[in-house]
Amino acid sequence: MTRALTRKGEATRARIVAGAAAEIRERGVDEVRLEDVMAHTGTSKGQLFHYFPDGKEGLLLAVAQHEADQVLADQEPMLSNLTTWPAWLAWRDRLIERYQAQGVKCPLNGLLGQTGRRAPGAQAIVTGLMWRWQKAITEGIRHMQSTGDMAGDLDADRAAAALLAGIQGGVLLLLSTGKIDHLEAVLDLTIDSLRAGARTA
Amino acid sequence: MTRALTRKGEATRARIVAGAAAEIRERGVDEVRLEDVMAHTGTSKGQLFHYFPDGKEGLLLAVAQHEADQVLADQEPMLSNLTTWPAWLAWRDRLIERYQAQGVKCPLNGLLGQTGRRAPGAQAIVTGLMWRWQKAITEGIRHMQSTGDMAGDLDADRAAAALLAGIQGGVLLLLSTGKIDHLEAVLDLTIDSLRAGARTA
DNA sequence: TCGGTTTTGGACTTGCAGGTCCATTTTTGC
DNA sequence: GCAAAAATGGACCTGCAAGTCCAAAACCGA
Repeated sequence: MTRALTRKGEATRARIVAGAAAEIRERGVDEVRLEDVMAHTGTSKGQLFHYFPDGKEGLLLAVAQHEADQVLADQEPMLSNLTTWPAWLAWRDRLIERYQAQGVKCPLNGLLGQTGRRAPGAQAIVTGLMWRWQKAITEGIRHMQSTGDMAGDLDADRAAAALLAGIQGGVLLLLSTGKIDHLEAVLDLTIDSLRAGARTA
Repeated sequence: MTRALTRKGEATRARIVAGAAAEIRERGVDEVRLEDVMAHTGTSKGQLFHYFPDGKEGLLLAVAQHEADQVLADQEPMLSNLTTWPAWLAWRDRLIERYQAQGVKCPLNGLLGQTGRRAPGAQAIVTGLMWRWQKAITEGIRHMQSTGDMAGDLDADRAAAALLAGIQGGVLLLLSTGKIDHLEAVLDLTIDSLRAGARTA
């Protein structure tokens, strides 16, 4: 798979992925032509097909993976350490901050349905991202339960699923309306309700 | 605007929109060619451009509006009458049922970012849909507050925003994972938390 | 230094899908 | 019934963007 790639080649490949990702974030997936990527990264068509023999399809997949990883990385170190209430709030703030800055430029947008149904690969990347994301949240909830900061009778997985869904919807609404209000509301209210459960316990 | 459209013309136009919508639901926006629509609806290219002078762009917009209206219509009469707890639960059930049936075939998918940034019109349609949707939920909450079934100190608009975001995210996760669990979780937990507020009051 | 391999540049091909055009048929209003 | 307007069918055009190909340059390990 990763056969025969010199250091230089590796660098070029990375440059292509990063450049394509930037371009896509800026103008949307299906507005980006290979020529745009070439111009933006200072590469030739020969290079593109050299590093991505499957053409645009393969490049898009690589970009998607790159962006998916980035989404999670941007939430660290909070996401992996949801062990106290301040940590949860810091995570919340990071999310707001991140998406506020991103605005309507969603890197993974358009990967569902469209490319998603076309390429099972894209579907897998998104599913994988969601899976990892939810797992981290679930672990956070479990930890809080173990310290008695959240109600023990709460279904951690279900609560994490709901929170994840809320976040996704908040982002989606940010994309369509340009306002971050929904994301803020869903984060605050959901986290509050997790907190409320603890008082009972 | 709607100048010179005989009954027959009206019917043909409607047939095109409905057929295109079906095709798009089935195979995704950018997998559908005008030729597919022609085949599926038994129309010719001349007709397509006769009824949609702006070409594909215009047709897509019409389809989007059609689907957006459908989304809300499918939630009636529950959505406009969220006046009792049973009504809320019936609405919840209808949503699950509707999206369960729909599965991964999202009619409005791909309208964000991509076409969304390309056509301000598409953006407007989605925004409008969300706006109407949230308004209905807000009204339901307000009504429940007026009868004392929900806590009066609750910010109805904010709660509605959060619930709407949750639904959107749940649907998005249905699209990417194929499982309806997230939607169920977010609906149940969010509605429960609205209910919990009332006990305090 | 040298042979093989990777990297690079860019001209060229190709298929396709959106859009144009017009000739023909059907409908409408009077 | 008849002219004008709308509806229909389908051949044709056109541009673009993905993908192909190959020859030249840079690079690597002995």
